Order: sequence, then structure tokens, then C-alpha cells
Amino acid sequence: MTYLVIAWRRIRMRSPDLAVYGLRNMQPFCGWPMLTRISNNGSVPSISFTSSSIPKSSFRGTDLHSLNKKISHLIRTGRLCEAKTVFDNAEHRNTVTWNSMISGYVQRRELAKARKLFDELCERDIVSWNLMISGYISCRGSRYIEEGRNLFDNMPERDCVSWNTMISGYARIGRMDEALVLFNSMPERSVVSWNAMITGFLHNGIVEHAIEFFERMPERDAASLSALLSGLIQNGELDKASKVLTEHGNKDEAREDLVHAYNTLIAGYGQRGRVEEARHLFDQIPFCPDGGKEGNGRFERNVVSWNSMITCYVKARDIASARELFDLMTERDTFSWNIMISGYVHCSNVEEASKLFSKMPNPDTLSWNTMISGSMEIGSLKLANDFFERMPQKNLVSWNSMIAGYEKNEDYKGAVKFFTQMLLEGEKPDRHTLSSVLSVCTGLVDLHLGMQIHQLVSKTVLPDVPINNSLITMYSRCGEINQARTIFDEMKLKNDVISWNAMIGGYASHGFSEQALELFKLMKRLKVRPTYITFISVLNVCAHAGLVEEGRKQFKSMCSEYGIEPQVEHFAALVDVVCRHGQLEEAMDLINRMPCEPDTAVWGALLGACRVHHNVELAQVAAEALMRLEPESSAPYVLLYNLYVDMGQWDSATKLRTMMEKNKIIKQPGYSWVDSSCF
DNA sequence: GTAGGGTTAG
Repeated sequence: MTYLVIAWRRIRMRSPDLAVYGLRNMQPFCGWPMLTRISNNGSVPSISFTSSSIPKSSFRGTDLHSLNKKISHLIRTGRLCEAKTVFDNAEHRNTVTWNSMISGYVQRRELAKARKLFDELCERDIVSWNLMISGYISCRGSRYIEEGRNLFDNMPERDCVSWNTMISGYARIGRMDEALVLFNSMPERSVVSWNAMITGFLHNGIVEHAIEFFERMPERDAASLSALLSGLIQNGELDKASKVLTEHGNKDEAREDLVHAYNTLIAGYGQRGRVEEARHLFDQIPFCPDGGKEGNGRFERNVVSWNSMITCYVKARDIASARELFDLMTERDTFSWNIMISGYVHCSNVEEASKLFSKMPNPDTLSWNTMISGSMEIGSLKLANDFFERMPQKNLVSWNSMIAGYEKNEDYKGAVKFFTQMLLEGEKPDRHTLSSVLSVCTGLVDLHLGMQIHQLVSKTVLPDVPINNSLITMYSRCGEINQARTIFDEMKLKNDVISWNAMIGGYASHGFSEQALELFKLMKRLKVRPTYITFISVLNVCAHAGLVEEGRKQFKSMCSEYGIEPQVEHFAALVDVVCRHGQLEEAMDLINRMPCEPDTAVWGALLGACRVHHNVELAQVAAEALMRLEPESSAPYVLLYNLYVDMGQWDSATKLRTMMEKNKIIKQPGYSWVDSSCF
């Protein structure tokens, strides 16, 4: 696997930018074709270089308007490198040409490149300055905002956009005091300044100020009401949002945007599962089958209204109602199709999803990705592969879905294959990729690969809770329990039960009973609520450590204190606990009273204990049950035979051996609860 | 043809 990481490093060294954007944009780059050839197994789209097809002299003299139009079109369609080539080859440029290029880099967050152009540009206008400031603002760090502020303070003249950009910059990183100072000192405010303050307050949870500003603002535009409503909803103030809509929704000034506001609220109700109220709002919007085109200024349902309502039904798992609306729509967009397809993929009706997908006019990458994850959910790797191969444009989510799908379906080698291919094709893994690959390492019990991925994690992403959980699980499964504990101890946020389950489970499987129980106590003290998984580990620890009373106590506490319904795994552990204390009758009684069907672990625990405590009668019951559950397994025969031998019951032993031969049972080593040494 | 604030999905 070392070559995998080396490949990744090489890609990053050759072109850190292209490693991010990959083949999607097919930019010309000298190092790229070689890498593509390495990985070209037929699934990689062919590369077409457009740089050579652009005549160098195509933009001369007064044709600046066409040049600028061309560049902005290339940037809008994601072809930044092509735009740069056109820019470099142009004989004449004006400030708009430069600004467009700066804008392209700002949109991609490639600040160093944007700044280089900005510094090279002699005839800067106010837009150049505003663009560069917005570049720093969009990076949301305090270091960047200071640089943005520096430009703002030093620019020769400012317009309203400059002020608004700075205000929203402060608002986004929670520095509302500074936003307010700017707002109060700006010479002239626009409706955007007010809207920026309102969203700023709402992003920072200051609901009352947002409402106050909304009511105080001298004029409102299309965005004002929607900004307030969506912000209120994000703050969990759904009823307040509803009240605002009732109060302001009928005012003429907001009328043109009323659909927008209604749509926001419909989505808000949907998020909270309040489908009926959402439908009530939806029904209040006039429906004109011939109209509904956005921008006609009338208050009537548009495609987003339909999509939002369908989304509510999909979230509430009411696919029939969702489909009913979908079929009624006169004009659908990609979103409508995708949400309906994902609705079917989720109830797990991939067949119906496929039917819709095949009827869809222009499936986009998200549609293909939905079909991939749907196929994975029903365990069909072949179908997922088929979609993956056929899709015209793959993105990071496509790769992640394949890797996660292979991992979930326990085809770990397949997952590694896709991960390797992904790196070779220049797609940069994100935290989702790395988390899946760590689970792959756990599945393969491959510490070496796991450590390499850990290194990749350290270099590429800030480890979040799920990544740390995956690391803990990986290290503990690979036997490095101390390394797992180090990661656990270094986690600042310890409120996720999965982290605790991973660590306690790790201790449990390594037989560190004391540490497991200590951590379990600490977890409860920190008010992290244990789950049924926690109790499986805890009960197993009690069984292995022979802590009979503790085991009984924990089982009881799980049911009464935490209201967790015991599963067969808990009963298996409890039976084991009781058996280790030699109370076989009690164990048998427990098995008879179990609400679920006892499995091999339950009977295995009993049978193992029967041999230790020489209870032939119960051993026969347990062995028979095991033979029924797993007719091919030699384990119950072996154990029962050994017990007969221990007890000197030679006749029974011989009979059993004959039966075993008759049933063509072949002894297989490797059952942890079987001691076949004297067989 | 370039800059600032607002709805729906994984």
C-alpha cells in the first residue's frame, strides 16, 4: 500500500490545484496526461485539451467585449484554466478582463493567484478592490479578514458594495460588534446592507435584533423577508417565522417574493416533520397550471414550491404523497427528479428509482450518485459499478459512495482498489473518504495501511469526531489499544457515544476488564447515555472477568434505568455471566424466558459451561440446539464428546462419534469456545 | 462582460 500514498504525494507535488479539481474540468496540464495513462483502465473519460484549439490572435484591438464575455463564460462553466490561457494569450486587456480573472480565482478560493493578478494590475477600479476583499472574506478566518480589512482601509475610494462586503465578512465569523460599527459609520446604506446585518444577527443566534432591524429598515426587497424567515428557522424559531410571514406576507412590498418566503417556511416545516402545516401553506399558494414561471412577479406556485413540498413528504417517508405531487407537476427540474429518485432509494425501492432515473431527461452527477448509493444499500455492488462506469462526470461523492459501499458490503479489497484508483485519478480524499478507508483497514485488520491513512488524515483534514472514532476502532481492532486510547484522550469533544463504545469495546475485546468498566463509569458520570452496544461490551467484560453480580446489576440497569430492550447479544453475555458462576439451571431458565430466539452464542456459552461443571443433561439440550442451528458445525459434537469422555460415559461417546460420521461432520478447528485437545 | 444580502437534495 505504500505506493498508494506515494502516488498521492506525487499528485499533490505535481499540481496541488489539479489534485483538487481532478478530471472534472479537464484543464491542460503537463503532468496530467501521464498520470491519466497510468490509471486509464477504460473508465476514465478521454482528455481533450482545448488550449491548442484557441487561436492566439483571436482577441485583438477593440474586441475586448467578446474577450471578456468569453472569459466570464469559461469561468462560469468551471473552466478556469482555459480562461487563464485565453487571458494570457490576449493581446489587449482592460480592467474588466483582469477583474474577471481575479473573480475566477476568488470563486475557487485560490487566493494567492487572485492576489498575484491584483498586485500586477495597474489600473485597478473599485470592483478589483471589492473582489479581492470578498476573496479574503469568503475564507472566513480572522487572519484573512484582517487582510481584507487592510485592503478596505487602504482602497482609494469605497462604494456601498465595499462596505457591505466587509459587514458580511464580520457577520460570518461572528464579529457582529465590528459589523455594527461599520454599518453605523457607512455614508449611505442600501437594502443589501440591512439584509447583511439581518442575516448576520441570525447566523449568530441574535434573533431579536434581526427582527428589530427588519422592522426598522426603510425599504425591503425580495431577499429581506426570505433572509429573515430562513434565519429564524435555522435558529429553531419556526413559529416566530410563521408569525412574521402572517404579519408581513400580505404587504405589497414583499408580494413579489412571497412565494420565496412561503417556500422557505414549507421547507422549515418539513425539517421538523410538520408535514400537514407545510401542506397547508403549499395549498395557500395559488396554482396556475399555465403560469408558475419564475420571475413573472405573480404570487403563485413555482417549481421550488413543488420541490420543497415533495421534499417534506420524502423526509416524512410518505413516498406515495410525494409521487402524487410529482406526477401533478407541469414542469419539473433536475431537483424534482433527484428528490423523487432519492425518496425511492431511501423506503430501498431501487427498482422504482431506476425506472424514474431512466425516464429522467438530463440526469446530473447527483442523480447518478443517488443511484450508486441506492444500489449499494441493497447490496448490489454490480449495479453500483455499472452506474459508476456509465456516469459521464464523476465527483468526490461518486468515489466516496463506491468506497463506502464496498466497505459496508464488506468487500474491503474492492474498496482499497477504488481508493487507489481515486488517488491516481487526482481526486483529493476528504474526511468521508478517509473515514471509510479507516473502516476498511479495520475490516482487513491491516495496521500498516491504517497507519498510512492516519498519516494522510493528519496531513489533509482536521480530524473530527467520526474520523477519530474510526481511528480508535481501527487501532483497537489491530491490537494497538494504547494508541487507540491516546487518540481517545486527545479528543476534545467526548460527547459522542460512538467514541465511548469504540474505546470500551476495544478494552472488552482485549480482556482489559478493569479499564473498560472504569471508562464506562466515567462515561455515565459525564452524562453520555450508553446504548445497547455499550452494554454488549460491558456484559461481555463482566462475563470474562467473572463479575457475576456486576453483570446481573448492569443487565438490570440497562432495562430499567435506560429503557434499552435486551437483544440476543445481551442475553448471550448474561447467560455466560451466570454460567461462569456455575448456575447452569438459572442460565437454562433465562434461555427459556428469553423474548427472542437464542442463537449459537447463547447455547455455546451454556454448552461450554456444562463441560466445565460436568452437567451432561443440559449439555445435551444445548448441543442439540446448536446442531439444529448449525447442522454442519462439528463444535457441539466435539464438546459433548469431550464431556462424555470426562464423565467416563464411553457408550454415549461412541454413539455420538458414529452419529457424527453418519452425518458427515468433519472436525474443524478454530472455535474459540471449543477445547478439542483430547478429541 | 467583473463585486455585496436570500428558498429546495446527498
